[in-house]
Amino acid sequence: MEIMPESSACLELTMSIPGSSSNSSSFPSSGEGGGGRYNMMRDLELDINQVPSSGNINDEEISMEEEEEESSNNNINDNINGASRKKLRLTKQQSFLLEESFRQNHTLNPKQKEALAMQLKLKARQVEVWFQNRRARSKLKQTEMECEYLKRWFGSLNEQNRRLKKEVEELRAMKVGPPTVLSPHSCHPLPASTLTMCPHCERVTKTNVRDESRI
DNA sequence: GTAGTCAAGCTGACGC
DNA sequence: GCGTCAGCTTGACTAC
Repeated sequence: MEIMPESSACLELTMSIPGSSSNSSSFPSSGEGGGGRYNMMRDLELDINQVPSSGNINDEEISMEEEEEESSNNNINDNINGASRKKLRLTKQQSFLLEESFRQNHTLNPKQKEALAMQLKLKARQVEVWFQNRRARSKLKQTEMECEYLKRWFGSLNEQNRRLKKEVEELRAMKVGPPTVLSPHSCHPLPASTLTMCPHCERVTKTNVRDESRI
């Protein structure tokens, strides 16, 4: 039961970056193995979500309101130099663009990640983490949906089972005799009373062959 | 106060 | 060895 379509098409992010430098590539998404790798990342986390003073921000993409939101985020993250880490909140615009990218492709290659990170003024690592978490969330959602579906199915099967058991008990109570009628098709003996399933109510109904023949 | 959300940290596995 | 992933955990923040 595959719910989410996996696009095999590669997402191509095109953008124009006036006067962009190569500073984005300086972020080591990984470098050293083991613990050192993450110590470095912890250090780099300190200036998370900081926006360069010389803004190359696209006016069409980020409104005044969002810029305020973004600056408030930066205020929060200016505080990061302390011991406790501060939570980054993505702006509406950032979330929207990330969602759009995710909708097109659930994974990013390094180029796409870099481009998206620059576009969103985030670090490539943040984009990568967002996609990882997003994939996890969609998988969780899908699992929950499947669980709900299976629960409903189990309930209906239970109900059907209950009905059938009841029918069996009713039939046993009737103590119908052994088959005495031959099938006109196969010449095999038929029970005097046969069971048919009502297509409308899905109830098993008893049909007496001899009664039927009288009709 | 606490349960829920979510970005980020961490680890082990995998492919190249 | 490196990059990336899934899975799990942590901690800041929010809504109630």
